[in-house]
Amino acid sequence: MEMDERKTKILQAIIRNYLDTGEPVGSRTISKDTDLNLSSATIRNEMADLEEMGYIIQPHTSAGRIPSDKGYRFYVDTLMDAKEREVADMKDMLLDRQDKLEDMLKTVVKLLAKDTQYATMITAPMTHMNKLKFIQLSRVDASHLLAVVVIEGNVIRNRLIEVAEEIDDENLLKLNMLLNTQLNGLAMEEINLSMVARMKQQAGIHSGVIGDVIDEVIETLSEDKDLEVYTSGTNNIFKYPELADHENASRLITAFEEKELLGDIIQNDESGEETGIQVYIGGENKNTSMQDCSVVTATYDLGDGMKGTIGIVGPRRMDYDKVVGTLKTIKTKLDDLYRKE
Amino acid sequence: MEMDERKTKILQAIIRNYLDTGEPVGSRTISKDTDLNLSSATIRNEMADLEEMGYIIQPHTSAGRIPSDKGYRFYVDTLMDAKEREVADMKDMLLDRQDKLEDMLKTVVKLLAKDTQYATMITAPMTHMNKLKFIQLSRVDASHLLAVVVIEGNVIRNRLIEVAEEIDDENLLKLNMLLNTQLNGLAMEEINLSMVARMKQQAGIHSGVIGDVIDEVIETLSEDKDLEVYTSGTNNIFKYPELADHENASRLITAFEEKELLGDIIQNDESGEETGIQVYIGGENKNTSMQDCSVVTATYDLGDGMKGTIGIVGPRRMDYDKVVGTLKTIKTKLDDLYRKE
DNA sequence: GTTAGCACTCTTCTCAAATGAGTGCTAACA
DNA sequence: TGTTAGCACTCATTTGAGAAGAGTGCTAAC
Repeated sequence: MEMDERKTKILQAIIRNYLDTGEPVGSRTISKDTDLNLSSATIRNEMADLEEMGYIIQPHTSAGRIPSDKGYRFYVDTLMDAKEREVADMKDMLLDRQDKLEDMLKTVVKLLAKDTQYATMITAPMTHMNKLKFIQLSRVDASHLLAVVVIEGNVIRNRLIEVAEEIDDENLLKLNMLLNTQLNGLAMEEINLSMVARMKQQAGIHSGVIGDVIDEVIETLSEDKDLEVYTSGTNNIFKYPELADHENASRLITAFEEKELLGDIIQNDESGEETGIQVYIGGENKNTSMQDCSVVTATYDLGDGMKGTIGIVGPRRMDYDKVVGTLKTIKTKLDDLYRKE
Repeated sequence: MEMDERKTKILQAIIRNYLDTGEPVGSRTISKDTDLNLSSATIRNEMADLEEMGYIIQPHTSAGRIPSDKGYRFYVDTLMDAKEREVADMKDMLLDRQDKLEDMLKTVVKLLAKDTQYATMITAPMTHMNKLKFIQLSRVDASHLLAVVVIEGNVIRNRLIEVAEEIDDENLLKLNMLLNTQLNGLAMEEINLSMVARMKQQAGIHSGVIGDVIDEVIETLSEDKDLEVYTSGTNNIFKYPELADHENASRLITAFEEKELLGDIIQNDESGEETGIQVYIGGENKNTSMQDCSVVTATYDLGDGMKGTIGIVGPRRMDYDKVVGTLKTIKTKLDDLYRKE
């Protein structure tokens, strides 16, 4: 069977209506809602076809139809009409540029959750590949050194190091010089054991303390900061009855709380290559908690290799147009934010 | 009417049973469960008295009794028998001492949630009153300075400052000296505007940039870091039907997500003065989201004025003995953790 | 003071009937 | 050949009545 224009229109009408109401859609409704001027009987025939083709499903004999995953997919790929949208309160966000990256991300997720009424998440950009810009060791008190590391993209990391014996100013200066000359400009991943060994040798083996300090600094550098994820609007899932039953709600809340579990909703396949936006419908999700949800993700790029992902999680009958539009807008703003500088 | 020993025993039995089952408790059950050797009829008479006195409630005519807030309160104040308990996996936590405070706190809430099966939260210790230990400004690149501040209790705070014109080494050194000599040893709250003005003067007004830098450093210091709260086990509320209806669940999830809202579950009244543990039952909670919950809090003290609060949120029929016992244990361990050093 | 017994209350369960939304199919129509 | 009116049919949902069951309060007797 072929997908002609009329079937397309009917499918679109069914989906639109179902997105609105969340109730199975009957033939009479479609007959009245569309401008096709067809009787419900005709619609019924077409609907039978659409069902046979797998685009819609009848929950039970005497109910209307709801879209299948395949139906949603068709809608998202072909019928959807997502324009960039103004996001309410977006102005507030722009003010946040100079603030800490972390705060900015938190603002974005909140904004998104409020605007879309779905659960949202955002991952902090990965700094793995980034280069070391600056290392500084300073003495805080007799038994503590402070190591501060700045990475390209101006990400700051620090650690307090406990030392058994005091290190004098001269040695501290030497250490700082050594660390900076040896490591500056290197990406985290380029630092290896032999370099560490060489540094220790250059620092002079006379003091075991210095060796320990170097070890600590290196550890700080390579500290695999677990994927930072911020979430918001988790409670929005209660707005959608199909997600709000105990079973589902509990699973989703858990997933959003144990943020590590959210890692795999970022799947980075080739879909949405051009736009940077990807849509996963129901069973298309790898994450088992999300099998009854749809997830829309966008990859943002702050430059300097700092890429992160924004995700929106809602029911299958998510307002895809709105969500994709909003994500496009936000993505654009984020991409521009740092690049303009 | 007076509260005699028999009434007390019966009330205790009712509460114990209700904590277990969550179902209204009938007279026959009590007659069999206690060692009083009384018939159900006698129990019924006593129960009528207890109801009149306000300790128990009858949801409807033909149901058993459930404890009222006053009944729980009596139980917690007089009948409860909370011993310190071993907490499962506690060993893992102890390993975390050397790690970052933040990570330790996260471990504790998780542990607690797993152990108690309630929703848990912990606030990071307040550093308001703490003294400044060390300030360091360093140049990251031509247009950025990095300010690092260490506060007593070894809390580190930092900020990247953008400068319009480069500050040379000499001035940077001067600034560092100035900041440290002027501010070291002061509590955050002791820093006032006139001191800032004097410092700017001493730094030499010839360069507006230096004034700006001082402003930024001061701002970093006084940055009222919003109360940091970590939560865990939010999904546990689904285990208790009386909290798991949409209305309640949504409210609670929201409260736990918007962590600022959790601030007012810490009420610090005189109850539990000696033990540092406080119990709020149902309507005793100020927080409107928690009116159907019981909340148990403990104040921990890491020394150096670093006090924080642990909170456990569950249904009214919370296992108070267990929760209070667990909190006592954890509190003790936390209190000892840093003090021993 | 305690207890057995009984009438009474009120929730919950069950089941059948009524309701109603929506379909599939057939026959007629353009 | 495509469209439509009409009707029988299906099945989830609602409704109401009755039965069951848990538990009480009260009375009278021990």
